[in-house]
Amino acid sequence: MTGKRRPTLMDVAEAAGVSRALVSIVMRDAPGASDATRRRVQEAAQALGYRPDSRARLLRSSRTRLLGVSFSTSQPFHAEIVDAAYAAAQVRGYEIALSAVANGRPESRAVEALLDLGCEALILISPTLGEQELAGYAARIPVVSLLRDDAGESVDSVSSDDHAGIRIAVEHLTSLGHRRIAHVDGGDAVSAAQRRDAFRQEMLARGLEPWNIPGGPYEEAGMEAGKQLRDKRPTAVVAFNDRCALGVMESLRAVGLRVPEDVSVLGYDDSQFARLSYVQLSSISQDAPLLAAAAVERAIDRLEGSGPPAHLVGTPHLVLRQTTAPPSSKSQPNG
Amino acid sequence: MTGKRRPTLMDVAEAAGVSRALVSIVMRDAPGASDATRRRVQEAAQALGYRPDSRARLLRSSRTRLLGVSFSTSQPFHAEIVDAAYAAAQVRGYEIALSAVANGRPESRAVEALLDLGCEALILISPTLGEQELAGYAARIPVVSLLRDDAGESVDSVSSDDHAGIRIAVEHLTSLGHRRIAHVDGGDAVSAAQRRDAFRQEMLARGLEPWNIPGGPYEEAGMEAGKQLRDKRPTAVVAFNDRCALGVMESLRAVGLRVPEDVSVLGYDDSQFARLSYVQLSSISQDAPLLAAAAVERAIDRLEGSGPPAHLVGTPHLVLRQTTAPPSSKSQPNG
DNA sequence: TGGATTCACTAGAACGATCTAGCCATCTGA
DNA sequence: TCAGATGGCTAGATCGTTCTAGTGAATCCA
Repeated sequence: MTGKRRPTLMDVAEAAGVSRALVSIVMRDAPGASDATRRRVQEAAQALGYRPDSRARLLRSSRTRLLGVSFSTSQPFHAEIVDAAYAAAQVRGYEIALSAVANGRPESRAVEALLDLGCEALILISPTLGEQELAGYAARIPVVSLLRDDAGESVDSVSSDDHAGIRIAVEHLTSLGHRRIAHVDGGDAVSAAQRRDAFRQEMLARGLEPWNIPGGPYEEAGMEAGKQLRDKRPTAVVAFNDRCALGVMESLRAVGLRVPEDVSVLGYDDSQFARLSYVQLSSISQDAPLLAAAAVERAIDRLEGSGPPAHLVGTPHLVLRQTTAPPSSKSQPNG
Repeated sequence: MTGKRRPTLMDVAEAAGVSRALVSIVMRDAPGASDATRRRVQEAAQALGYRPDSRARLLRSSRTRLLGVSFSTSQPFHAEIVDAAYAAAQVRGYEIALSAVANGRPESRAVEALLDLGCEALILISPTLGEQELAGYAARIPVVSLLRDDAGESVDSVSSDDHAGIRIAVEHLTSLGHRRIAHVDGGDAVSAAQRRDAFRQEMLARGLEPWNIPGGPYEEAGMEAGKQLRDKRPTAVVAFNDRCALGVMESLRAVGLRVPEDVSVLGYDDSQFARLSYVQLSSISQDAPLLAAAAVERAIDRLEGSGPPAHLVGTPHLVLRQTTAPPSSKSQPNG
């Protein structure tokens, strides 16, 4: 069924009339072989259809050049990050081993699978593990926490500056002329408190009243919060994230309010939801791919021997689409 | 920084005062050790925090009990399947190695990474590789094509019965009383032709006129197609998939038509989009998790020596939500 | 010219597991 | 009592690589 077994270094060596070690040298592009032999070995390998066995390779070499990335199957968002991580790793000549956090497969399982594979460093996307456990892993190999900055001192972190994101949001809306701006917050979701506080500070700094409405990270919470906006109407809303913003918009639409003519709505994350052609939600982008690349860089830097854990913070930016506009004159009660 | 190196079999053996081989036996739960020693070895392993090195283990043993799964980072849908695959593999005592198809990382790369890891079988989600290439891999190890049934005779396939899905859709709508039903098709997307043909047949079989509108797999196509529904109005629409359905709905909504009061809309895939709380799209579910489990089963059965490649076909089912209802009397011109 | 250096290459020992063959008791049965 | 089975255990080979320590020849430099 399986045909004959896959060719090994030994087979190539025999075919090319050299030693195993030399074939290894050639395959790794390591110095120590003449151009002529190099060519001969390459040809033999090609002819036999030789592919190095990564298990054996990883086993033997102290350096595996393997980065472990854990992600959650329930966060479509994570897929984009994985994508970017592959690209970044490739540039530096590293490989990536994936392990998913799934139903009935807790994060600890995912991480341990990566360790068993011989990863040299771990990149955990929005890890939910306790600081203790993370520190435990970090004692063995470098660990980078991505999109979570309070994972403790023992691990590196790469995250996004929530305060700056909210500042950009408020700045954008005020520069359009909005003054009655509400924030539908994320309840007790990760980063929600930071964004809530930032909103408060940024509004006060501009002499505006910080108007916070309890919400949550999904559409339901946004819709619920949206109901409170019908009586005392703001001219603009900053939502905790895109899905929350969708809920808010749906709720406004239900009572005949138009976006952005009557109310501007700004999301957060620049997720696929914001990009939907019929949504076109203006949003604050954390630039996840950029952060992913930074996390990979950070992990590799740690491996190749730069100092203690560091905490990188990326700056978000505004992605302008169709849901924010200057306030209409009629919805502006007084100057 | 990295503390001391991880413990090996040898370390455990010394600690327990036995041979490496015996520790191996105990760790694998293989016969050949007394209960007393078994306990002693387990304790020593525990104390040292020993975890078997999967690289070494995989290298040596002919059986790796490793299934390779390739998925695409751009298909949020695939994540659900991965999730289900993990669960199914665990039940049969297999592990799963993931490899993503990402930007700048073609499917062939993903597959080869899995082969290098020593996977015993491959499960490819909606593979886009040519029949030739698939056959090439299939000559080496069992390959299961998931969600694609025309991958050739050399590979196993587990897919969903598109005709049955469309039959269920048409059945559902006609049983509600609809007779003027349109199908917004998927253009040249995978499975689009099958569903288009099935729609035609099912409508004809019921003495109804098969009304097909060219569409596509994303919102844009749905919106475009929706415009054609404004003049000659159907009472119900079967969309190629959920995203297409969302576009159709958006387009209807733009001209003041309500769903489902004026027009019923039925999606396909039962994706996360259909489940959004403010969408509540009725949809045909392919039951991806079930299919994933079937694919895992199939791969393992092949490995453990059942005959030639087989082609399994799952039956989809209806997930009823809020976008389908009986036609309103006024939108029903004549009996 | 002759010692040092460089270059192309090789033999053999790792890496950390599993597997095969075999050893030494103890048990069985005639 | 002794050949044969059985159960518990071990030594050593092995998987396919990479790494270390060399070897022999050519080259360099004074």
